[in-house]
Amino acid sequence: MPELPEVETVVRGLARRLPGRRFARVDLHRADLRAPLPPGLKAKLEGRFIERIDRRGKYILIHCDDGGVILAHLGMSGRMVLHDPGDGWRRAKHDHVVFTLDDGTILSFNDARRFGTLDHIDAAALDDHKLLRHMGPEPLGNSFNGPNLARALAGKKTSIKAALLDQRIVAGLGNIYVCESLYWAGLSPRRLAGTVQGARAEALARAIRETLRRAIAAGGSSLRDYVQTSGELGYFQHQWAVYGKQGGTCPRCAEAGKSACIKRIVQSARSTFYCARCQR
DNA sequence: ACGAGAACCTGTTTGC
DNA sequence: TGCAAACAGGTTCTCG
Repeated sequence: MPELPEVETVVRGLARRLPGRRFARVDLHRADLRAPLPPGLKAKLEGRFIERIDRRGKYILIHCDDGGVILAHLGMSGRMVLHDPGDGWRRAKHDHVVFTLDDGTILSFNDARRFGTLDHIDAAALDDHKLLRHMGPEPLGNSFNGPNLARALAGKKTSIKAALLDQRIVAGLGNIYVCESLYWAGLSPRRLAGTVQGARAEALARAIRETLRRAIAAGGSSLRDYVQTSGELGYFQHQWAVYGKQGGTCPRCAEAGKSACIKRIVQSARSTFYCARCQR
């Protein structure tokens, strides 16, 4: 489920419901997530008011009134699920941490594969946190542009596909949006990362921003209650140009009346989809 | 130091 | 239909 646009959608959903509420009760049902839950989490949270919800890369940040911050990562299968007060909620399979708010709303952190993480730290230490310290720029932020991306890629011998999955280069991209961004930038996923300079880096930075912006718009407009529901994929899946479409025809080739062009290859043990004609 | 691949864990889809 | 293999949106560790 979660790359940057999905996490952003979750954050927006939480931001509509959580601020101003208080954690009445926190229940830890399973502590062995990707990293162990921080000691004393329950005591640190119960009674605290929630001030605001932020995002950094794929991390969800829940700020509390005592300066404490919950840091949550959804991994591959994690979800934040909200239940209205009095809707007969019962703990579901893989509900590892359950937050009960003062108005009876239930927020559950559910993660079948347990690749997700939850941590709790002081807001003052946020930038130094080991999970955030080396994270690259926000792709929708001001410091992300062609020249800065080119600098980050300079000298890199790995493929551009692998480089964009590296959260130190740019924050928040995952397998789907890397494939989609490379398609719109017209760059082959096999291209050496270090060769993406100048106009190519400019095109890639623009493609990344545009792809994410469109995905957030699709998730945000169509999944108003995203965090309350099953955590299914958002509607942007219907706008994928190449991801999951091996054997098909990409939008540009289809427009030009050309034959099937989309290939699937495996790079660093993960599927890559691309147009063999448009991407160089 | 860097890059590729394995490992982590469970659920769903695909293929015989 | 049944069972096994392949695959899944992420990150981190190990090995060469």
